[in-house]
Amino acid sequence: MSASRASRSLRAGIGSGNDGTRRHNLSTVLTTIHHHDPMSRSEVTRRTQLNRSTVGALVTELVELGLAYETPPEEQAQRGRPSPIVHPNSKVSALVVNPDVEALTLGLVGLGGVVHKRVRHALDRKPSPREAIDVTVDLVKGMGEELERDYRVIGVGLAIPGLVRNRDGLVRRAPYLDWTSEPFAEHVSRALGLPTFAGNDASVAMISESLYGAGRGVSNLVYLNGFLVGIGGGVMVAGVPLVGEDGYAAELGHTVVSEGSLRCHCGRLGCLETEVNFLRLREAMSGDPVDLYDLDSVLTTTTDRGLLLEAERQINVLAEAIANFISVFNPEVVLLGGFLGSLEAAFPDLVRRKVYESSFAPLAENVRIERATLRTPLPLLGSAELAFTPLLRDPAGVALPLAYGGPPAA
Amino acid sequence: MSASRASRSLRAGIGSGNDGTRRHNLSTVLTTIHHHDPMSRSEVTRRTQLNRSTVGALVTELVELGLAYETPPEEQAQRGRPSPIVHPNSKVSALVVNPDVEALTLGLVGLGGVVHKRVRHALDRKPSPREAIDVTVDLVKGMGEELERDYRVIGVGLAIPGLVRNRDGLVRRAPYLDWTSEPFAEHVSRALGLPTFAGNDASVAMISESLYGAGRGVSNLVYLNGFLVGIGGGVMVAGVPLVGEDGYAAELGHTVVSEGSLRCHCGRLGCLETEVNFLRLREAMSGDPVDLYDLDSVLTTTTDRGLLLEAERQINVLAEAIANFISVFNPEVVLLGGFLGSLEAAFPDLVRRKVYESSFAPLAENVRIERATLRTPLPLLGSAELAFTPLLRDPAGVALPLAYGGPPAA
DNA sequence: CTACTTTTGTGGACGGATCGAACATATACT
DNA sequence: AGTATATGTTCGATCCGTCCACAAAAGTAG
Repeated sequence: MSASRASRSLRAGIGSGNDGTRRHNLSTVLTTIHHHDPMSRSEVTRRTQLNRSTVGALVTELVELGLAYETPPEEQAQRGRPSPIVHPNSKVSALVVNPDVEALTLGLVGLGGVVHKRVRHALDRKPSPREAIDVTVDLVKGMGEELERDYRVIGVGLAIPGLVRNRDGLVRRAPYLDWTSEPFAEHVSRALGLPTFAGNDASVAMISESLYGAGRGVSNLVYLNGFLVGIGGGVMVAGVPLVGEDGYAAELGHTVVSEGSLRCHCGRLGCLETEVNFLRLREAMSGDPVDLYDLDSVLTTTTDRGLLLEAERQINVLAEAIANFISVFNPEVVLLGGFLGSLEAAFPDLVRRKVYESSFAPLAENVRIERATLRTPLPLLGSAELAFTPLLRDPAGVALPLAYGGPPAA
Repeated sequence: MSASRASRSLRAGIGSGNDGTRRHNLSTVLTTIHHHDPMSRSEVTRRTQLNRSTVGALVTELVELGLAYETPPEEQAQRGRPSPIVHPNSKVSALVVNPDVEALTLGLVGLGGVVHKRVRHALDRKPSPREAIDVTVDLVKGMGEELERDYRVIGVGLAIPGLVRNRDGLVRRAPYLDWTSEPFAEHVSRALGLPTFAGNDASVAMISESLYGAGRGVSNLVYLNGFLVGIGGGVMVAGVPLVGEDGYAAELGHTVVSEGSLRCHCGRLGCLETEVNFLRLREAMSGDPVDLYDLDSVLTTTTDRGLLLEAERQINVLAEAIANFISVFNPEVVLLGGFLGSLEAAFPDLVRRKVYESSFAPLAENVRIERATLRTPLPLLGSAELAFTPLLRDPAGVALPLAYGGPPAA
């Protein structure tokens, strides 16, 4: 054993004892099987670098806690005694809620990243916090009986299109919903009777990509997602999501780029998200307006001069912004999602060339620019991760419900 | 004990055993006394949240390792048995080298942040890597006998004005020294026969401020230093210095600001460090050119219209850049050093007002903007920290020299 | 000056955690 | 069928921090 549990922090932390060791190892095993679902016990042993005996004991404890189970070994073309497969118990789940301008999406995600359910509730106008909660409670009630019978819901993860204070889930400002200082997480928590955690939608999507998408195994990652309105950002720094002091960090869409002239809803001139913008792209097209998900085919086949010029303008601005993020973060990968991913897919060489031209050369030489891979489950998995975190950190310390008991009696 | 050793990483790490616990606790105690030198044993007990007995054993081990010693209690107006003071052994030291355009500075820094020696060797022109090493070796030889007799040098920390690959200390690009892809750390290591670590000068200065200066206790910190030429940046993210994939992160001086027109040495237009620039400030003055350290008094007393206009222009640009960094990092504090600190000191209200005006309001509302406090020992302490890190992480695992044996025989 | 209170150092017993070795088991290969 | 290999299982050894009882050293009150 040469494991180093020492954090990378320069500052002194606090001491630790045997129970801390146990917690750490239990957490390590549960997290490992959660992020790589079908995995043999021997593989767990190799990954954790723990002793066979120890892993045996840890898995046994996780099974007793109802967090994992073992299945008979798969057929394998390998000598030696087969090792049972350790699975996380996907019935242990998190509710996921993503209120947005056009719709409220609700999901149920189990350990292992299994999306049990996903409901998209279309909205005719942007919801108030009250309405968002009502819709959420209705949707949960709709799946209520099954929820109580079959799943053990440990918490709620919210993905919010705006600034979210991570300490308590206050929505400090969500411009497109027009919410200001709404204690949304607190109200959701009360309405559903579950511990609730909230994050910015793009940051949460970055976590999804990092765990299950194009960002697997990448420790230093810059993620940009082009939504219908606005651009969201998420950053992974040394394997840790960047949150900042209050949780407001990685607002990459609200960095001023050099060629800005339009006023952003945040009050400033020339924000990235005002200059690089799906709606402006759509306005540049002649013909019927396209959907965000149809952009790929349109961009690759179009001969619309106006659209092509606007796309190129936006790519130039985007490249400049990316170059700045590269100077700031020195990432291994820059991941583009949403309509930014469509731009990258349609003009891959142009995007890369412009980024390299706009960069301080030595910084950009090893950066990979790629398209994000996840589509609809995008915010789901990452926000579920928010709700799973306490359990993953201390599997034996979190009281696990036998079943979801429904909202508290009124 | 409710210590959580779990890292904040979402990804699964590796397991840990009893030896890991011991290492962690030994590290915790040594780091604690290193960063808060005079500290009683009972205070260590409180801080680490370990048991009295355990701290006793740990301190004993550190003393046996020659890393700490205890002194009789100070007089205290407090009841109860007095607790001995635990000190880090400041004879355990790191050599620090900071090659720059005008001078090469060498220092000897002991545990506890004690600056034993500091030599500034003026240079008539920017040094080549070869010359920098020769000067360094000469200076070390100059203090050689005493070094061997009185100190136990465990390593070398380099502060470099440029891009440094943290993996191996390669100086990828140092524009003002005109070094490109120089394996400087490796050569220094061979020349002095000591393990050598290198970092960017501003990032290292950020570490100094964070441990001993205006950034004490701040976990999320953006630091900007205005050098004679250029602007360096350093960022603390959740208590961990931002390094990026290769160590090139936090090049905040090389982010493009919106009003740029001059070409930067990095090849781009409108970099922060070309727009906000000490030399341009000096050119705007009538009269004799001032030194970087005289700027404070000049700025506060001047009535020079050209200088005031230029200062205001630079503050406007700086504020815009800071606003972007706030959007990206959501820091608790923004620290300004060098001539940027002088600007802040001379025009505190203007700086703050412009930053707040340029920011996405909710993000800036809690940010403190302050001047950095450390002057000459600035890069020294932080680069020493680089060299101390292995020891602080694993106090029992690093072979400690009885004395510095001098450069290897030629 | 003395007895009391408070705080801290010290040493041994204890429980908990991982490890390593020996043994058992299950598979592939020959 | 026998052998080699890989892994699960069991149990004792080892290490670590904690807890407890006691000693030590200071201030405080009378």
